[in-house]
Amino acid sequence: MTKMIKVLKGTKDILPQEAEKWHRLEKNALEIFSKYGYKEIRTPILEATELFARGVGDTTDIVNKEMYTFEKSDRSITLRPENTAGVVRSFIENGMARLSAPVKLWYKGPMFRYERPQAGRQRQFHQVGVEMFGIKEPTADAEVILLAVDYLKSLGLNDLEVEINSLGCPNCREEYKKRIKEVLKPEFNHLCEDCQNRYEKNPLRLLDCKVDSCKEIFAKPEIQKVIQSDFICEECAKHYSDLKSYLTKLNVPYVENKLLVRGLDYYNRTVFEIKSNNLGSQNAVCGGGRYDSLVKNLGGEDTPAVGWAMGMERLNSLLPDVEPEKLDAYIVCNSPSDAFELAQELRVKGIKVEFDLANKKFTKQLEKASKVAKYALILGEDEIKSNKVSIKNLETSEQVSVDRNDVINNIG
RNA sequence: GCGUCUGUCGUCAAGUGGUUAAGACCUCGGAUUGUGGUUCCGAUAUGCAUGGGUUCGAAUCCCAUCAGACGCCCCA
Repeated sequence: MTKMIKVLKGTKDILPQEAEKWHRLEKNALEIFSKYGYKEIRTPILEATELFARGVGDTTDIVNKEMYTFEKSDRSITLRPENTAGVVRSFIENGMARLSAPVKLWYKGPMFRYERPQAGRQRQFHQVGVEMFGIKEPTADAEVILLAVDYLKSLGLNDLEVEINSLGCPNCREEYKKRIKEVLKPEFNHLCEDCQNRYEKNPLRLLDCKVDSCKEIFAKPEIQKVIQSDFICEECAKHYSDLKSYLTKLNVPYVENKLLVRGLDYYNRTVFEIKSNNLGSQNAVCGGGRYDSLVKNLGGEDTPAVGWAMGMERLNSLLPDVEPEKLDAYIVCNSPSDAFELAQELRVKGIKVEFDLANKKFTKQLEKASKVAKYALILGEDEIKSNKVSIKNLETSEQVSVDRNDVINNIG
């Protein structure tokens, strides 16, 4: 036997039995997002590598070690690891800054990251996300979070927790980083290897380290004092507290998490995540925040923006399984040409109907009908002669004989 | 990149050194050539992830490789 070719590590087939759940995710996205005025945008899966290096940030793990990058005709090309950079690229390239603000866009589609797969993490996965451009006020942050919660509710997901934080602006954040590094300097040699790396790369990240020895260090009063201090500047603080009061007014429950830091470089001020307790250790279904300098950094007009992305596989695993939908009818007939004819008559009218293409025995056909359909439409020699169809309700076993043109009125 | 655990039919599995590798579901066929879902009968792994080794004898023990699950890092 020739060697089996299997799906690549970290990739998965989405099988027919899961299709209905995916349709639900997609249908609700379209419905809910359009209620808030969002339009769908579809950007290419392939983009110039440089877009992500400049957009996502070349100190991030995503760009440094997780991208699928290859050379083609002297160009470096990358499979998108996320879609904010692509949407921003399109926003700039298509002159959307000239449109009346806000510009509200949503997307869905596959993303690619070369990581070790585990629960809730694949190398090819799907995200659905929104981006809003042109509004610097905290109303935009609030609406975008409200939209996320609304969408999750539409899927029946209620027991999720919204976590928020403010990273401040580049100015006040630098100040905060400096203070963290100062207070941790004497402890540097006692930090774990990961934390020592984070010390230079992203000091904000090392505060929620899970290693016990690090936890002990961070628990020290003088260090806690720095962590808990309100470092953000007045303007940022106002933005943050306005956001919080909007959320309260809108009945969006949230918890503040000072340790919430997103791993992408472009965020400023608001960051948030939505988490579930019913997932593994990868428990965030939604992550997002404000990125006021990204559009400018990628060569566009200075345009404030907020957005988020959700992992569709993670959402999907929280959704209850659904029974596969049955056919409306299955035609039981020994004459394929007559069965074809009846099937097409009904399909034109919107009925879901199949018949046995292999022309098996009557009892086999009926058996199949009972498995896959609500009604069996029996079209035998007698029925064909008299232009009738016998309709059998496969749940109640009731059977009636009706005129062929009347079938549609009897299988509702 | 690191760590832990796991690989027996399409699926779920029993078997943990001794003749032909249980069972269940699914699928297919028959009982049943115009009446299904219940029932009964039958079919379906010369092979236990792959390759070596130990042994009189290996699905079972050892080694390597591969694959998967979970966790770290990071993220959706």
